[in-house]
Amino acid sequence: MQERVQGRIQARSDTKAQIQDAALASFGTAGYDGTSLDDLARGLGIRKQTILYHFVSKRGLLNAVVDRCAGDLTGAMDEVLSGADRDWDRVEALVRRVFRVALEQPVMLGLLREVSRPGSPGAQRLRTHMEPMMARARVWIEGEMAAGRMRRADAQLLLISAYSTVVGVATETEVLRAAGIEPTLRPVVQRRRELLNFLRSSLDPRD
Amino acid sequence: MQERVQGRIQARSDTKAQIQDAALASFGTAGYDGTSLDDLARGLGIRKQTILYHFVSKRGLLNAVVDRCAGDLTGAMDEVLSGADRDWDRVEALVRRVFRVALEQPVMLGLLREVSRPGSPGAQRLRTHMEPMMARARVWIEGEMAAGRMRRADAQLLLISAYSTVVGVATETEVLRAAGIEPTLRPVVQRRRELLNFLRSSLDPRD
DNA sequence: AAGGGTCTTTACCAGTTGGTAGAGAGACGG
DNA sequence: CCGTCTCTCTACCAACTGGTAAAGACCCTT
Repeated sequence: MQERVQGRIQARSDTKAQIQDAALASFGTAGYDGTSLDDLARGLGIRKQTILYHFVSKRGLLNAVVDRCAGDLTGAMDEVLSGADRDWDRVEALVRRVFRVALEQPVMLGLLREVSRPGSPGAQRLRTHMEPMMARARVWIEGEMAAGRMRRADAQLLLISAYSTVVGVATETEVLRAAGIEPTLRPVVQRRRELLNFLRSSLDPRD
Repeated sequence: MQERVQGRIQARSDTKAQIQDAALASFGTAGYDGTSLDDLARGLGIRKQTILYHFVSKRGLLNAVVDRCAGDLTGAMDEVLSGADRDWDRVEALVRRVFRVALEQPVMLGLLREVSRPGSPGAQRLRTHMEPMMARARVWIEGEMAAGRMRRADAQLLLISAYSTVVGVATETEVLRAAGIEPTLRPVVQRRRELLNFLRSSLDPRD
């Protein structure tokens, strides 16, 4: 009301993005049910109805937030998949890239955690993003196996194991914070190393 | 109303315990905010006010549930700590015992997950249970280290790593379920093995 | 200057939330 | 038979929930 007198063209995208940012943080920390649109709006200095104008409903807001995060993630993965790395190097690059995103945007981990719970309103939405990504990865891996560039293994189980490791990092970060320990990079890096070791011993033919 | 005409002495503990069981399940799956006392009561065929009679408030109910679970866990750990196992064997027995409790009462894992989130209403309560337990374990481990029966390592970091592994199992089980995979023992057993390997390589002097 | 589009607001609503007050039912000891 | 204790109920409430309707403010185009 005070400073928003500025030009509308800037404010247009601004407000919407700000709402999304605040929602991401709140959903990730307080949870979906624990987030009220009034509180969210109050925190931004706007009215709840402004939120409902940009995102039709609370559920729509959650979906938008999930979509954006999933977009960030798939975008990062696409970069790697269209890169020069091949065979095992590509797997390693993929893991490192995903962990980098997670580390750079820690709020995303909170949302991932919230939305991973089955029965969560966002679980279904997340699934629609994850499933094609997982299927694609699975096809690629199985192709590599068939071509003899990777050792034979249960690709699906491997992928799920990798996925749950990432979600596990989300949980771990918060457990650490709850234990009063300032979240550092160390445990995350350790998890990444463990995951890479696991994948290497399962897939790398040079092993 | 129909069958509860039976003697009151039985009903007394019965109702309270049933409320606690249902609350444990609901808090663990739908979350604290996602659980309404009305729904909870309806599921039990009683009125919400009956719940509020036995547990003063919703928060009180959560605390009671957390207390009971923490009691189960500390009780199990006490059994091991007063048992015959020594040195490394005791560590292994402890891990196996905790995992056994988690496997036998999977609903507890859901609650643990919900309540591990910092900012969750139950986080504080959980902490009051966990902190003395952790402190006690730490003192013991450091004593063993000083006596040369275990290799020197950062005891606190080790404990937190172990703790977050258990919480990770809670998350993983739900991720698997969300992925459409019937939760089996396998990943849990694998996590236990990984944890034991990690602890052994950190602590066991015979290694 | 006027009309239309975009955005944010005020006003309002029905349903649900956790919680309080108090009555009624049954068991038990006197 | 009566009072008391334990338990569960009905009745009610203020606060808050997500959501609707519509008016006002601002910009751009004509």
